[in-house]
Amino acid sequence: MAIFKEQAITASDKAFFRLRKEIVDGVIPAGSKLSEMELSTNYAVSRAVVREAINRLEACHLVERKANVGARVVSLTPDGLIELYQVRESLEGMAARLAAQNMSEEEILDLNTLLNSQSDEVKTAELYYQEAGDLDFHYRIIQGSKNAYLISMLVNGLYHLVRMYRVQLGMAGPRVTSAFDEHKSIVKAISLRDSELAEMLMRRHIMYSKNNIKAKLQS
Amino acid sequence: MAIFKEQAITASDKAFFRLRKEIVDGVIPAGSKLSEMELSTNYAVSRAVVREAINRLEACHLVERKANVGARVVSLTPDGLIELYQVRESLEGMAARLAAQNMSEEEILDLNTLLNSQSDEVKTAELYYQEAGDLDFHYRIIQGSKNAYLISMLVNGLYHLVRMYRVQLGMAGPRVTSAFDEHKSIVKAISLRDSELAEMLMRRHIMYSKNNIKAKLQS
DNA sequence: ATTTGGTGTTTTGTCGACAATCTGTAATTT
DNA sequence: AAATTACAGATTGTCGACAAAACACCAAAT
Repeated sequence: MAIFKEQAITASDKAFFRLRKEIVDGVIPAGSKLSEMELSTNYAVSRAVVREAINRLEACHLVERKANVGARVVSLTPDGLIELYQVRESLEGMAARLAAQNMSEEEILDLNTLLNSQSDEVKTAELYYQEAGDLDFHYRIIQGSKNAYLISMLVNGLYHLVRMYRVQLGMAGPRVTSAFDEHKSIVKAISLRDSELAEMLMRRHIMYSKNNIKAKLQS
Repeated sequence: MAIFKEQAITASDKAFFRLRKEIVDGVIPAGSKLSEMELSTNYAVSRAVVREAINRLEACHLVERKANVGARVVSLTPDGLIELYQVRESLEGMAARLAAQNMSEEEILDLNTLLNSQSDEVKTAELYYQEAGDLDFHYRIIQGSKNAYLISMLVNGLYHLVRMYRVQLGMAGPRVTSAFDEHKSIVKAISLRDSELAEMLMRRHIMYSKNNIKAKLQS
């Protein structure tokens, strides 16, 4: 899979990762209040580490905090989803552009083999492709941009929000094969080092994805 | 001026604002270590609030922290500057696109009057335009996008880094009048609700700005 | 001379307690 | 009865102290 692995060293890290997972997976419902005391007893750690975890979650836009009042998990709204995808379109478009310029030949080769292996999975209709495969694809292109800000904003910031929307809206739907074709053309543009085209295709890809999930939201 | 005003309520807020200002202005040099104890005695406040302030600075990419070691102010590098402007190009380009779609007629009118007043200043050669005026212009377009993520990322996140580069590289240089013309054409595109063009012009504007500051960096 | 190991100091991470602020309820006033 | 104020409870913000990890220095060995 070669997917990334962030390891926790301090207790705050562990609390942060756990809390983030529970929010993304909907174990802690969207819009619900986060009590520092309750969480600290729950996780068996001090309030200080819970506070630090919540602060980090706030930086990821996963919780909102008001001074002297407390923190709430963000609530999922159609507007929020659209705004999120607008930022994704902008940022990942740029990532594709930079990836076409900066990825090594070896990385591009790996990306092609990844795509081929996913092609088999699509044919045999193993549709868990959606989450894992799609994430892996986008993740590699983001890394390929070699831009630290871009990588940080997307990987540490927005992607968990994207996943939160996907998980809690139950995105296991279709759009697997069409998205796969789009992935293929993006990789082709990157292979040709056509940064202009790569950005444009990536932006369209994300726009399609937005329309797809938006339609599902209204149904 | 109508520029934004963020007000501090908690002690952590005050520490955060103060520390951020001292970092951006170079009072605390780039690359230097941030001792929690030293800062807490210095600011006459507990270590906990300094820690929280530092955590927030880390989320803004103004300091880097390593577990069990400590935090350092980021150091300014040519690569970092380029990467920063790549993200700006992407994000502010999208902001201009959305502003062309979402700004109210009144906001567009205000933007035009702002530009006219700055035109007078440019003619009379009051060149403090650069910092204040340029910031005000970009700030209004970002707000005009009406996209909460975009606004937060740029205003709370990247802009202080941009200012840090500008201040510490001593950017009082030329490029005032040419940048002003670019601003004018962007506003015109927004007035015509031409989102495509607005994005394109904004991206070019930021590219020019990047080349300008990059040239200054190498001299 | 370089490396290795140990020891002491300094800095960060974590904790529990206290202070300040907010929220909801109930009593009081008009 | 409606609005306002006072109070009680609970939650967050801040603090100082303790625990654990990293760093610096010196000694010893190869």
